Amino acid sequence: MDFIDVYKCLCDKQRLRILNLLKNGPLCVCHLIEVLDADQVKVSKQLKYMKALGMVESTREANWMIYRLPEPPNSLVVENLKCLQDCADEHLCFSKDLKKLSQILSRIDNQNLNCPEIVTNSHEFCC
Amino acid sequence: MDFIDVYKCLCDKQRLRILNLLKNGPLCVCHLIEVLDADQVKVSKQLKYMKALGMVESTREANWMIYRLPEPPNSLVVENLKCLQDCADEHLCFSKDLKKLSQILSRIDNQNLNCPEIVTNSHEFCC
DNA sequence: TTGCAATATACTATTGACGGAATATTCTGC
DNA sequence: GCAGAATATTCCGTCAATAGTATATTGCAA
Repeated sequence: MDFIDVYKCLCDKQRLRILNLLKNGPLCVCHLIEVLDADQVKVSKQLKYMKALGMVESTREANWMIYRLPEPPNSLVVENLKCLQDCADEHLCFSKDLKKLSQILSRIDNQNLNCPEIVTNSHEFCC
Repeated sequence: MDFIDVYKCLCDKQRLRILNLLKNGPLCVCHLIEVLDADQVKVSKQLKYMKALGMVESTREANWMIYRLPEPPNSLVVENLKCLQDCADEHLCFSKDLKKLSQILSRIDNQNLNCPEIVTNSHEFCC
């Protein structure tokens, strides 16, 4: 993965928000859509673009596609996502997204809704 | 200056190389062109684009336009330029550029060629 | 004022990314 | 096999960024 590819991925707000959400663990598309409150087709296209850049990976689990950051983590990506978190005060949406995600994930834990097997305990949120 | 604007600037190799060169102090366009071995018009357009994003500033000194990173430095930019330096082994061009620049600047110091008054002693190179 | 050096702009064509709408694919459960 | 859920793809129009070529602007020096 190339510097330029990383920055090409980071230079769009929705992609930044997606990376921010994936930072704590894999997620299926439906969660991303719900947190971002975004159009399914748009998110799917962004994910395809990000995958082409090598910024995310995906695996299928039954009906669901699980997206994750590649292992081992790219240090440039990690550093920039940290910056996002540090600047949370100026850019509220990123922390709001994480809060919303944690609510969704706990709802799943509690009620066992129709959702894929995600290792939800890898999601530790700062807020 | 916005996160997205920063990344929009970073996602092009020539712009990255320009920022890398400006990191140690202001430079006139002719030095950038010489180090990058690039077309004058292209560099001028890139600088205009970067200026519109708020990533560089410029002042005229006689015939020369001096470009610099804005003060105070943007921490996101600083961090990413540091990463560039840390990954010098994988991305040789950035350290090569700095080496080439230091040669040009010392040539000016020694021979007093037709070049603008740049505070060359603010340029401390790692290599 | 003329000429030259340094830099910027205008014009045009091309490419890449994005949005919207419709449709296709893949898997599951019946 | 069929219906439905989750996700992806295709088609098309638009806009932003890039490149190439030509030309304009600015300032200095003679």
